Amino acid sequence: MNDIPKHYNPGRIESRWYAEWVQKGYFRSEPDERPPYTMVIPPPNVTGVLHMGHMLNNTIQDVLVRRARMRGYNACWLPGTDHASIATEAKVVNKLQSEGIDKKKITREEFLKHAWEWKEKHGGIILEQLKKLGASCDWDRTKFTMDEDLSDSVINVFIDLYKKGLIYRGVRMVNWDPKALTALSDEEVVHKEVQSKFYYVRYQIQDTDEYVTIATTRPETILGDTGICIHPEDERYKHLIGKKALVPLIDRPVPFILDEYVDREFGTGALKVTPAHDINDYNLGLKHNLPSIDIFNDDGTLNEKAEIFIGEDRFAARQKVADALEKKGHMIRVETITNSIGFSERTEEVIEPKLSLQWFLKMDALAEPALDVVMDDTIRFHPPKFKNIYKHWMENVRDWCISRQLWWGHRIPAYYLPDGRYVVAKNRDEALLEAREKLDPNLKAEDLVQDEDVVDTWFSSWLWPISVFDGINEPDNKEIRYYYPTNDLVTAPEILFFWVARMIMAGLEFRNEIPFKNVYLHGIVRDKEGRKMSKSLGNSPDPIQLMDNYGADGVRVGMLFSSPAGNDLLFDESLCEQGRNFCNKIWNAFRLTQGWQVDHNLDQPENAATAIRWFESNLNQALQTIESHFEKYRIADALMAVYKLIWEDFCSWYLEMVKPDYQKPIDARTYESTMTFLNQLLRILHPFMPFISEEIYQHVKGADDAESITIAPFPKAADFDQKMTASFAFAREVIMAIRNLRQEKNIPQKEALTLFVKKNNKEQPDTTFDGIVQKLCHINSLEYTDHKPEGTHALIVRSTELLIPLDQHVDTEEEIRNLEEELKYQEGFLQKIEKKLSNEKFVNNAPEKVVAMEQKKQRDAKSRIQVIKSQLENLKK
RNA sequence: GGGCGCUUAGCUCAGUUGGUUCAGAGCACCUGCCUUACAAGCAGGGGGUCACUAGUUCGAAUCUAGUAGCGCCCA
Repeated sequence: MNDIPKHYNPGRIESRWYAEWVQKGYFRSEPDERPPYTMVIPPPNVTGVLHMGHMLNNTIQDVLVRRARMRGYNACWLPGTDHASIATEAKVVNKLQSEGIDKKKITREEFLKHAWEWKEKHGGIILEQLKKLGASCDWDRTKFTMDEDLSDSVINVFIDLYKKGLIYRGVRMVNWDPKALTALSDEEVVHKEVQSKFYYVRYQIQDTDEYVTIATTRPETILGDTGICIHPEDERYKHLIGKKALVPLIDRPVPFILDEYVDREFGTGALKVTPAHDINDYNLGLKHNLPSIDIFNDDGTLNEKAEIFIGEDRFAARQKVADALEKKGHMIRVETITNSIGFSERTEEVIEPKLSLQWFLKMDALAEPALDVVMDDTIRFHPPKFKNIYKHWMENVRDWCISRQLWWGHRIPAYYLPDGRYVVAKNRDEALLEAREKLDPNLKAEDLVQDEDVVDTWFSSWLWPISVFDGINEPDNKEIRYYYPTNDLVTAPEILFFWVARMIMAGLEFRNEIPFKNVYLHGIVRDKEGRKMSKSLGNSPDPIQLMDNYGADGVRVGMLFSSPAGNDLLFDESLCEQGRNFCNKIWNAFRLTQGWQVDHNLDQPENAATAIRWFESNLNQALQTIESHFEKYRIADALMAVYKLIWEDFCSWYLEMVKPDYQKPIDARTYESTMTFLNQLLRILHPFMPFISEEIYQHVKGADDAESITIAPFPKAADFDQKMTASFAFAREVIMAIRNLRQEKNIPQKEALTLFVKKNNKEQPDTTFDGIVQKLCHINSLEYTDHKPEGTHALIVRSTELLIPLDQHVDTEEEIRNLEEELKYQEGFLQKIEKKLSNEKFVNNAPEKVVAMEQKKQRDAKSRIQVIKSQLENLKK
């Protein structure tokens, strides 16, 4: 028929169109008089590779931004990457190690040179991969968190907050990663339940032969014990008040303290207190003035303060201490318990609580307004259930430890004098000026030493929506004024606090304005058993391979199909297959229309005219549904509505209605209308499936249409003819009833049928779709009648009887059985309604509308019952 | 231990302020078709005590309380 291939082949088409779009600059954005639609990408790790989570995240963003672009907004989707301090530094350290280079033996400058080389080599791979997905970012605006202007923003903000008194330096218990040798924020620590040993150790009471037994999971920390805590009302230990216990192995005398913090039921009810190595003990120590003895080096080995086993790793030391306790008879017994241990999210190392001098950002004042704008829906979360979670966190927020003992990142702009005092300034020159003025007029530049640490990566990401438009350094520039606040942010709930909350704080603090209006939170991509996708499980498909197999359009659809907002997505490759099949369906609908011969002399058949009027109404109705889904950020539902509109309404119904007989030509008017519909459907589809929609659009677009679908206007929902859609709904029931009959009676489609239609209850026939019923059901004669002709089989649709002569196929007995069953159901139904209507309370209390509805149901049921009864009478004659 | 949320068809999920034949969708499943756009397809079909219990109400998947199971966050 034509030379269009039977199967859609996405490969070449996709890469060709993407190159074309970029070359024509369709994704470029510059401020102009149109309203802006702005979105910043959640920057992926610069050295990362695309995983399924990115696929979902960026597919959703692309749907939103493409739709906005087609709706006439000046759409700007700004891409970029994050320097990911700890992850990237870990990778570089490992790489250097494999080359025999030890980070400790090279200078900061040398290390950074290696790190930048690594970044140049691996950086941006992920952005290239996003292009394959079809992401319509403005690539000319690509940013990196360590670009010069973004770095300046970070430093300026640090100085600003320091001057406002919000940044301070202090000793705190931090989460220490002994492998990465850095502090971590609470959010970077993952707690896991693990099997541990619970050691029962006896401590001698000083100057007596008595002992007290204490249970601990970390016997090595007894070397840092400075007290023993008991409950003030614990009768078992009352006699010990005022005495001292001797720490085993080192015989350090430590006092007993009383505190209700102790759980008398847990362990032995006596608690060893190690203020330097446990957050709760630290607080107890503060309260009771116990000294802190830090027995660990930064790398987790014991230091000289431990007195014994100096230089041993903490885990080796644990065993050695246990052995020594055993040997000296101090070990009473060992149990197994399950407890929660913190691990570093990045290095998987067991976190060591450690006292350390760090930089902190005060959170209270920043958190308060950031909470308000979410609670009052100035910023809307989708789905809104995350408001609660956000609230809980914001009300219990703790100061943010922003320093990291790393080199890769933004170096803290604090400069120390030889005596330890310091100034915070933009650079060494300014620091010197300030230090001379305030601290010591004789100071020389070389006396100043800059802080060795960098700030937490999130301390740059929280500025992202501002800093990408240079709104920190140049608060009044044209771009920030045009693009900020951004419209939508699409991200995962797991970084709601790390990132989203802090961006809101930064927006309000530095621009006095929210950073975005809507936050769409999508779930985590899991495998179909619900497990998180991970490298170690090997359960994550390679996104690039998936796109090669199913096409980017197919994978996009597959991702979106089962991703209602906020729910985790149980990814199944068969969903991509479904997406690919959808492409093929659309492709073949197009193929069908291209096979038609258009005859300009042909009149338009009535059926086609009716079909066109119906589809027009149906299209507008569907558009309204789709718009409402988008407004509620129900992207999966919007896609499903598009899927059904195209597959069922357009392909299965409309095309079958207008399709000319085999090898017959089509009239020009019907052909034009069909092409117009297809054109509109492709536009509606485009945000979801950019490639196939462009490919076909190029064949069906008219002379006045935009040269690319990416910039073609998105169809607007118009009012629709409800009478038309209602007529069709009835015709559809008729068609399905007849098809069902054919199937049951095994009557092939080729065999033409005769149809008599008997309207009951004085209903007027609606003949709008009669011709179409004839066409789709292969009916050669349709007549209205007021009696049942001999030898016809009766079908009932609503209260209309469809009477079909069947000759050999008629089975009266069966028909009677079916009717009696239907009668029973209808009578039961009627009874239920009449019971309701005879209930005075219902009639009095229910809204009028509801009562009227029930009355209508009653009338309908009654008339149906009448029809069935009269049919039964006929049959039984 | 504290907080939040979930439980609807075999699976994944919709179901807005309680009321339309409200019990839905997609997939899966079953039956019949290689019918001339598409077997990556067409046509038809079955399937749920809305976790359980009690209550509020004329009326409950929807509201309240309790029970069971599951998940997430925090400690």
